[in-house]
Amino acid sequence: MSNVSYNPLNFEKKWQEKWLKDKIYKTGVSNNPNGKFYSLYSYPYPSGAGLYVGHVEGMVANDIVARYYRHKGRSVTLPMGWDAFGLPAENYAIKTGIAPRENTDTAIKTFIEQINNIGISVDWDMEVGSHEPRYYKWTQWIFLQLFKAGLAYKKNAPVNWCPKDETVLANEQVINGKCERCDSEVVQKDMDQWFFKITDFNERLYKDLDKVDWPESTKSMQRNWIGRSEGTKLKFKLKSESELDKYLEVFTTRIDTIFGATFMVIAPEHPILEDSSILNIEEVKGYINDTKHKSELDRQTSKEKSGIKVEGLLAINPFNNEEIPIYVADYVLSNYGSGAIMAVPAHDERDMEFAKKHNIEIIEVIKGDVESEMYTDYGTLINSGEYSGLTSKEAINKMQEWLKNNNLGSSEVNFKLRDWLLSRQRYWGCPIPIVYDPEGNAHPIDESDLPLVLPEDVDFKPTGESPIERSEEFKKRAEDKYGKGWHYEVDTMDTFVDSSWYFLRYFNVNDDTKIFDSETLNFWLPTDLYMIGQEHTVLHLLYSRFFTKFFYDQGLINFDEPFFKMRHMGTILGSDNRKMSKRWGNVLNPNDEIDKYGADTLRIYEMFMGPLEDAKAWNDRAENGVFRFLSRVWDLNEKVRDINSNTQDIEINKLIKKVESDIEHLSFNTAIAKFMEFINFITREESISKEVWSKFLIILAPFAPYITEELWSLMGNAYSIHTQSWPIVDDSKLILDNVSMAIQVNGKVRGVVSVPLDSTEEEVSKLARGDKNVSKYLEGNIKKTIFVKNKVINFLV
RNA sequence: GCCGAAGUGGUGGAAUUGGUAGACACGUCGGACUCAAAAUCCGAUGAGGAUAAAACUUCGUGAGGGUUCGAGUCCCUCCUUCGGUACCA
Repeated sequence: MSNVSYNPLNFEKKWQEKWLKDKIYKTGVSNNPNGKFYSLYSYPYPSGAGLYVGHVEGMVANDIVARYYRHKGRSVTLPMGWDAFGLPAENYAIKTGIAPRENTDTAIKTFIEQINNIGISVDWDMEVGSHEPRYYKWTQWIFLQLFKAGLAYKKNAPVNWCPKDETVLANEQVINGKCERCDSEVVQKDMDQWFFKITDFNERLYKDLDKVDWPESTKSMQRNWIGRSEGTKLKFKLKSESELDKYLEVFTTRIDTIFGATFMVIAPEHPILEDSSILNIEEVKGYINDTKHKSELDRQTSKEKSGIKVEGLLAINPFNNEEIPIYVADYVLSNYGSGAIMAVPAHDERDMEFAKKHNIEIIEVIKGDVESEMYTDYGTLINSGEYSGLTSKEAINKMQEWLKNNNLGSSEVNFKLRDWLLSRQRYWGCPIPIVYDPEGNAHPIDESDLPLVLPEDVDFKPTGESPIERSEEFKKRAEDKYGKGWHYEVDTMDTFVDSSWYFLRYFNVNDDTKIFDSETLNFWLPTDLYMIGQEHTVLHLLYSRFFTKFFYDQGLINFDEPFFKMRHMGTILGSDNRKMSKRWGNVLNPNDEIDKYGADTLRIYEMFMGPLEDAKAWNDRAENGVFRFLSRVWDLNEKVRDINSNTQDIEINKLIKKVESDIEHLSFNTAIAKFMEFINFITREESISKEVWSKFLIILAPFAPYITEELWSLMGNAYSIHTQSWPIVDDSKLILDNVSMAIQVNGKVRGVVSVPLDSTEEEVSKLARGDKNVSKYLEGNIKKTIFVKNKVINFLV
């Protein structure tokens, strides 16, 4: 055995190359009786800056679990790919003139090298990249299937528009309403764009969250995003100088408050604002115009609820025929409900704020059990005509019935979720497989003509049109194929389209004939562990679920949720506790850490930093502590002998059991603490049992694949440690004979007593009273004793 | 604004179901080794009180209130920080 001190540089490269060459992490067979494990990491965006230490955290988590289940004999897969289309590469191209394709491919090479250095057990035969034609051919194919099913359509929708640069801006390129490049005022401009009809799936997307094992907070955010609410849809008759034969439709969850509706609010985009009978039409138009300078986020967050009265137009309350004034205000959005609300200031905070500002009447119509300044809950109706005295629930039912009988409304389920706008006026994305005839009618491209390849003769400089518009080759390609005046769609797809199905493509990356093999997918999916950042909790997950449900409906797969167990990794912050960014100069490169300490230290340190899902700040010194731990493991290899030790057997069995459970719960930081405790224990032993040490190395292998492989080999064992079976816990070694119990008097701990396991109350009580510190608190009589087996005894005096 | 989360020693964190708060690690202090330093090893380490030393004792999990024999954990109100908010991915 070696007496050289621990130096990972001496052997990490050697093993990395050997593992890759031997393909020891090849995806398992699709018919394993022990079952399967699909360990999925959200495929990263290959940024030019290289792998971020936060990626390392998520990937190592996926890797530990994948390695664990390989030891346990399951079929395991851990694939990797690239979310390669996107804005940063295009912006980089605008700045440097280097084609996105070029710098993306360079970045991917760096990523692969880094991922291999870290020792992630990826099966590289499954690699995908969303920018490759062999991949996006199938993204386009999905578009066509959705189109055929009537789930892809075109409509007008606003974009952020910079009038000076004549270009569409992403939200993050708009800073305080100004263009980030030229600082001119950004306006909302309507454009004809493609949508996917995700709203057809809203009920299922909502309900099926019950089927998956995700953090409750994530489910809750998705539910709120989908925004299912049960309420009432109803029509208010409109009136100007004369009765109009027009209605204003609203949705409300609180029809029981309608007698308190003292004004209506409509969105600036609402069609009734085109009504000729509006008296202050110029003022209204001015307001609508102001709205065009606000983003939707601005509209919702602004503290000041702006708005103006629409003069000459009134709504009539169907229940009491009262005339209600109408306001236009930008806090009402046109794409939720009908773009109009009935406002009840007495029982809604936003309405109250607005009413106070505009001096609108406030009528209380609900009385609660408790007196409060403002009552927004259900209660009993007052000031509500014949409905007074009813509870909110009763009133809702009766009112809905009345509306239905009079053809003025009905109960309805409403959703906040909107259709998915996928058009992007950009170059570096997947081309939309649509061709227009000279009259401008859209036609889907024939499936046999896919992929519609992204042209390369483009100029990235922003002009008023999509960059592809100016590709001569693209123009010619369409005319050659379809005839003069025909042209391809020049917008590309939102990158969320690419990322909504990549986890289905891994299993047949080279298959040109079909998107996936149903039977294979039915074995491997849903995924068993999906690691994604917290920032993906809503959109990416929602869109992937939508696609999966669509494929299910098409009969292509037999599962309708893609991700069974999903967990998040938290953000890793710089040592200054700030988000890592060039601006703060606190960005860490995983390569530097590997050069300093080796990959095993980096892996274990990141897992030891704290709970997976928490945000954590980097600490170089703590990282050094992990290196110290691995050095001790290294040195202990010299103490291994052919001996038997019952204490060592007991300790290793305790450790195996704890590590198993911690891996299954993704509680890696506590598993590592237990490894350290074991090392503290075994350091005190004169020599170490070879059998115990072998088990120790195997269970440490998922965390530290390099050092364990090296020590395994130095011990003279057969290659590779990573293909060994997981040691079986010997329960007979785990029987505890004694437990220590807390003795409390009036809830305060006054002593500790060691008793045989499962001792009865009498036994413990007798011992506890004998404790001299406890007994001095027990003067006077014991009124009551609370006894919790093996935990605590509490005397109340 | 709305939705979601977090807050525990000097620091990162532990406490599986409401049952001995502070495991493990970093740092610091003391000691060993050394000509010396680094590295390594051993010991101490929440704050205060008490003691020759100990036993012991009071306080203590962002702030305030509540439920309970018992609260870091459950409930209410508030503060701070972070993530998302539909074109960053």
